[in-house]
Amino acid sequence: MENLKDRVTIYEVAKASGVSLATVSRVINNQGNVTEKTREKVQETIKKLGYKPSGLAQALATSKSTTIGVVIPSANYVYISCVLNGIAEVCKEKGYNLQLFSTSHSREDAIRVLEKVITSHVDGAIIFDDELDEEDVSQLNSYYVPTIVINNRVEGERVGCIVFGYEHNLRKIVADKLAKDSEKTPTFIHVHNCGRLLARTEKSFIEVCKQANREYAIFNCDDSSSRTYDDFMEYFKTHKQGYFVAYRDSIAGAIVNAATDSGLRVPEDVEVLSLIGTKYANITRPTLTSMNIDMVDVGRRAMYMLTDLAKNELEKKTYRIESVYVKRDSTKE
Amino acid sequence: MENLKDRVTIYEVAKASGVSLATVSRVINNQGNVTEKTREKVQETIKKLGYKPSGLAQALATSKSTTIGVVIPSANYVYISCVLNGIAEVCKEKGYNLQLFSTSHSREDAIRVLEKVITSHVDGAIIFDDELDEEDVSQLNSYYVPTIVINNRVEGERVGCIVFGYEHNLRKIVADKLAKDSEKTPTFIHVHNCGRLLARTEKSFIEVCKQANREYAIFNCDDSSSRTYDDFMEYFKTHKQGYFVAYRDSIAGAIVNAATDSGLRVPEDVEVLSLIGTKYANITRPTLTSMNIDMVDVGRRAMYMLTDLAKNELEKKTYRIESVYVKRDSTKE
DNA sequence: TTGTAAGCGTTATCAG
DNA sequence: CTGATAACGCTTACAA
Repeated sequence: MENLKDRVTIYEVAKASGVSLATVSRVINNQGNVTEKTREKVQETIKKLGYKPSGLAQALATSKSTTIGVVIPSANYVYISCVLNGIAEVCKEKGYNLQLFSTSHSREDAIRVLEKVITSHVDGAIIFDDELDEEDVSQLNSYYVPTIVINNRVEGERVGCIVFGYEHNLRKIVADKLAKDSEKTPTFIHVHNCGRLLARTEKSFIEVCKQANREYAIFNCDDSSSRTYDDFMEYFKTHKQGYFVAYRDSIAGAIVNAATDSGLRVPEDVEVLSLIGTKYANITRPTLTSMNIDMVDVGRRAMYMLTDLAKNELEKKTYRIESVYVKRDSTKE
Repeated sequence: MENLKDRVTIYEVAKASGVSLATVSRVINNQGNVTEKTREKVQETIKKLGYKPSGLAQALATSKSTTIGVVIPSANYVYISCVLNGIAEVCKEKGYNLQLFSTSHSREDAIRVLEKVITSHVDGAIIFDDELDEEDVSQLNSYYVPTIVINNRVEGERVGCIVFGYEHNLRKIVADKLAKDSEKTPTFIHVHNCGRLLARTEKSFIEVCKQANREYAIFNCDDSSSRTYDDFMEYFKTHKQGYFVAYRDSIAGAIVNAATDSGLRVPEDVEVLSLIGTKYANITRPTLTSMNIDMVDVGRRAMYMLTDLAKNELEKKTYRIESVYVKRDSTKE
C-alpha cells in the first residue's frame, strides 16, 4: 500500500504561491508573523491544490504524535467497548488521535503488543488488559510513555491507575446473604482465563464462605452466554437451587434464563448476582441484580488522567472507583 | 507531551556497534547482505540499548504507515463494536496498526473526521458511518487512500463496499405477516437520526403496508432502550396489540418487556421483529425474532477487501451480505 | 558485505 | 515579516 506518494507537499504549496516553506508552515500552524496578504495567498493555493499536511512528518519534526495508544483485550464485551467509547470521546475533545491495540488472551501476546505501542510513538497510553503486570508497564514507562492502567494497581513515575472497588462490596453482600440464607449453595461462576478481576472476586467470595463456615461451589464455564445457558440447563436437571455470583451480565443472564426455562423460580429458588453490570441487566426478565461501575466514565477519566499525567499535573495517581450495588429482581435483596 | 525525545536512535545503535546506519537498518529489517557476525553484534547492542525503531520515521521514509483508519459512529452499539472487533482481528493478523476515528452524529463532524484520516496518512480506511455519502468518500479517494465503505453503496477507483441485504428480506417477511394477520397494527419504530439503514428499512416497511392496503403506524422513540421501555409502558396502557419492527435488539427488547410487564402476551398480542440481531436476541424472554448479519465477519471481510484493494486485486468491489431471518419467540412465525 | 548520502515532509532556528 | 537551512529518525540507491 503506497498512498503517501503523489500527494501535494508543503514544498509545492510554497512554490505555487511564491513563498518559502517556512512561510507556508507558519500559515498552516496559525503562527503570527505573516502578512494578511501572504497568508491569504498561501491559503488560497492550499485550497486550490488540496494540500493536507502530513501528520507523519509533523510528528517527526515536532516529536509529538498527538496520538494515544489504547490497549484492550480483543474480547467483545460491552463493558470494554464502553471504556473505549469514553476514551474516544475525550480523545476527540482534546484533539488526540487514538490508536487501538488489541491483545489476545495471553501475556506473551500482550507484551508483543506493548512493543508495538512503543514503536508507534504514541504520546501516551491507556492499558486495560489484565494480562499485563507492573513489570510490563514499567517497560513502557522506560520509553517515556505516560501510561494509565485500568483495573490494576501500578505505580511508577509516569504511571497512573484506576482501580475498581469490587471486592469489599462483594464481601459485604455475600456475607449478608449467607447470614440470612442457609439454604442456597453459594456458587461462584469461574470463567476460564478471564483475568485478574475475576480472580480477585473469586478469592473474596471463597474467603467469605469460609469465614461463614459455609459449603460453597465453583462452577467452571466457558466465556460464552449460550454455552453457559446449555451448561445450566443441564445443571438444573439435578440442582434445584443456588446463589450464583457471575462475572458479567450475559453469563448471569444465561443462568437466570436457564433457571426460568427449567421451571425454577428466580429469585425464590435461584438467585443470581452479576458482577459487572451493563445496560443489559435491565433487559433480562427478571432483571439482574448487579454491581455497577460506569465504564464510559472510567474511559473518560482515564483519558483525563493521562493528559494531566503528561503535563505532570496528576496529583492523585491512583483513582479508585467503587462499584455500586444495584438490587434488581434476580436476588431477594 | 514529549516522549519521542531521549529515545535511543538508530544512529546511536550504529555508533555503539561500530557500523553504519545502513547496516543497522538492514538488521532491523531482516534484510540479507549482513554477515552473521555483524548482525549478532548489532542485535546485541540493540538489546543492550533497548532500541526500538521509530514507526513514525519508518513510515515517513518508506511512504507506508502500515496503519489503517477506521471511521465509526461514537454510538455504543453492540453491532458496531462487533464490526470493529472483526477489523481489529484481521489488522493484527496482517500486521497493520489501527487508528480509530469516531464521528458524532453529524455530517459536518464526519467530514472533519475524514480530514483527519487524510492527514493521518493511513494506508487504507474502512468507513462504517451513515453520515458520509459518496462525495465525501471520493474526497478521501482523491488522496489515494484505498477505502472500504460498509453499509453504503459507493463506487470509485480505490473504493469497495459491503452492503447489507435487509430490505428485500424485510419486505418479504412483513408482506407474509400482513397476509396472514389482519388484526395487529403494523408499526415501525422510528429512531431519530439513526441513519440510512433505518431509513431504507422504514421505507420498505411503508411500501409493503401500502401495497397490502393496510393501515400502519410509525412510532417515534429515542435511541435508548430504557426510555423506549417507558414510552411503551405508557403506550400499552391504551394499545393492546401490535406488530412492531424495531431497529436493534435493545429497542426490540424494551418493547417485549414493556408488553410483558403490561400484562400483554408475546407473541399472541404483541409481536416484535428486531432488525439488527445480536447475541442479546437470545437473552430476552421471550427471545427476539431478528434478522441477523454476522457483524464480526463484516469487519473481517472489510479488512480483507481493503488489503486486496490496496494491492489492486479486489475483483468484486461490491460485496453484498444478506441478512438471515431467525425466527425466535417474539413473533408467531 | 558495508558505508555514504540523498531523500521522506515537516518544524524551528537563525539571519536578513 | 520572510527565507535558508539544519534537524527529526529512518530507508535506500549507489559506491566502495
